[in-house]
Amino acid sequence: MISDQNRAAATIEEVAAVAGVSRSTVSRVVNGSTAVSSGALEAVRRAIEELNYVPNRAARSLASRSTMAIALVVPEDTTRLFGDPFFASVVSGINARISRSNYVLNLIMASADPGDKTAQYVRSGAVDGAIVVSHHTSDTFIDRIAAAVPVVYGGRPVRTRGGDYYVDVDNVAGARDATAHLVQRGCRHIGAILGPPSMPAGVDRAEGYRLAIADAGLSPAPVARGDFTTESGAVAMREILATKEPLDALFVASDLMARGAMQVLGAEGIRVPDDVAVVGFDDSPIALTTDPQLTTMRQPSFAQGECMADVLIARLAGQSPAEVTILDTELIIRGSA
Amino acid sequence: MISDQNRAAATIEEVAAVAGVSRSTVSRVVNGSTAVSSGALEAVRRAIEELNYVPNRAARSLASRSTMAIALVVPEDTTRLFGDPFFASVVSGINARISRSNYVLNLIMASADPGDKTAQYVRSGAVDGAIVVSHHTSDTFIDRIAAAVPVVYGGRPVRTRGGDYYVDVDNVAGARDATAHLVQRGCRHIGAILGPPSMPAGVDRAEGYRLAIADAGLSPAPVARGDFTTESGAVAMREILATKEPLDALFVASDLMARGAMQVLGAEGIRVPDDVAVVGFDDSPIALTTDPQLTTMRQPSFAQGECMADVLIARLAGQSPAEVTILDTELIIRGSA
DNA sequence: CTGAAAGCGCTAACAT
DNA sequence: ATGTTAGCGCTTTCAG
Repeated sequence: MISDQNRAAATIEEVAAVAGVSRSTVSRVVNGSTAVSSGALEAVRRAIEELNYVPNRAARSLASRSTMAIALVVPEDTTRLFGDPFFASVVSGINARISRSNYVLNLIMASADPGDKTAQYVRSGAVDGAIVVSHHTSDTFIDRIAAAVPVVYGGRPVRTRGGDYYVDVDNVAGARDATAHLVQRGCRHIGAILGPPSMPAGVDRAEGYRLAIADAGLSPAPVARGDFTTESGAVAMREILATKEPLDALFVASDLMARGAMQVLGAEGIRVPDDVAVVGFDDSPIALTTDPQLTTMRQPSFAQGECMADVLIARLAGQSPAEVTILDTELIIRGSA
Repeated sequence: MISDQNRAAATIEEVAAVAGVSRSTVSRVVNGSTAVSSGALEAVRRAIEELNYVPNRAARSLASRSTMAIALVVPEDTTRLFGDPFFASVVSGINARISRSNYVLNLIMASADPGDKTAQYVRSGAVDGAIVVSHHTSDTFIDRIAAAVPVVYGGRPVRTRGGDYYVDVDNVAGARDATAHLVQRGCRHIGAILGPPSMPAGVDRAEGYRLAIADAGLSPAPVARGDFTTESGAVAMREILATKEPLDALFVASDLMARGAMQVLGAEGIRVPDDVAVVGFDDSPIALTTDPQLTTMRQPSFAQGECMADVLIARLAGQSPAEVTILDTELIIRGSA
């Protein structure tokens, strides 16, 4: 077996010996201190190269009280994490920003956390800070994490106490604009499939829808709720159709739900957009797979991820970034409305 | 701000003081040693509770030379990691097994690794071992990881030196059986869309296909290659059709590629399975979304993940699990063949 | 610019 | 059963 696993890793002491300097000097060059003579610097570099030296993280973090690691906590089961394209782009954005920094990213899947392992991990000093995406009301362990290290949330946290840092998209304005597009199109009976009231995104998009309806002076049309998944969208659609009330347009609070709704519409022989125009929210990849393609509100997920990482890194650097950042959405007009 | 971030975390020393015992005794109860009197045990427990004590990971790992952490390194970009359902279930399986252990899992996305951060991380003693899924020929940093800690691979590693631990599915037998199913169906002109020769799964499934064709004494039919993605399947399908050679069945080395192929077939007005029978590989969720639903070879991805974690944990515990584990596949017959 | 010395918080022999 | 004593490998004053 071609392996170094037996040979113990080189220590700073050994590097110092080979370079003919003290531990401190080695530490200085490793940490990029300028106060090192070029001679010493060169000798140390050679020794590091020769011994294939990598500083021991535990020792370093013990002495410096910093880990240069950031946790990305996802309180979702793997099905959800991997099933929803939204996570893919948020995580990409976070990862992209962290890659450009000196931090490493630890993705932690913390759906059902029996022994409170995730919180324990964070509280044990394993990371300097945490990014939390998809925060649910029931996730109490997040509070314990937030009590231990700086946290940045994706989306407005469930219960905002002062001092919470988060990056969100303008869900109210987005939903309002999306619905307004339906109004401009000449629709008069604009129903909605909204998200869960337990999630801020659900609440805010519902608010935006209501504002737009009020703006237009329209009378109420049937509304149902889902949980952002395709299946729940289909169920909600059937509920709405069952009311038999007039309907010529639909604002749907997520693309996944819009897909579910359109499947039901199609099965019922109701044409989109001729009979019912539909506009979704997210501009996820699946918006391109519906027939017709989905008109939807684009959410800058990748940018949101990058921004979250940015804010956390700034906080860890002792800076004072804005507590809340709101990103704009953009209406993408395709075939469905 | 309701926070403990200012208040320094309690140390073992403080717990010992409150409990009226020595550091060692506290350490013993934390680590579950039996040699502690029930009185001391109770006192320590109370002190831990009171001070909300969580052992410092860095200190612990420095002293014990073990981190109780396992890295899951995925040498893929996020698009691929989140786009391919195969990863979702492998990761689920790994996560499930690790959750049941005392280890924590660190998912590390290591697509383009500029500064060799991932290898450095592992070599810095941050984890006790690593699980590597999706190993490409070009991923040389994996070698540096394997030189530093025990590694278990998902799928046969690109270059097997002795001493490599891996968990794979029986790709040769699977592809052979899948193709044999086509033969049994009465097909005589069985083409194939195979995977990339740079990946063992690509090579092995190609081998299985060839064996089945030989078994049946069939003459060669058109073959093309993709890279396991939907798009590449579509491209390969067009290549095959362009040959104008007779074709009544197709073995496709991944469900994603099969989907791409079926889209092209549909666009050309070629009926599945009447004109061309199609069998895929993976039994990913998308096999249920094609029309007709895809007949495919089920790969036990979740079990594979669990097994990989299992093998690594055994190695870390000083046991000697089997170096290679091969899991069986199972033909799932649906509408496409 | 460089070295010596003192820990960081914990585990692990070694005594008792 | 429990306390004492050394470190683990590194950063960080503090002298010089």
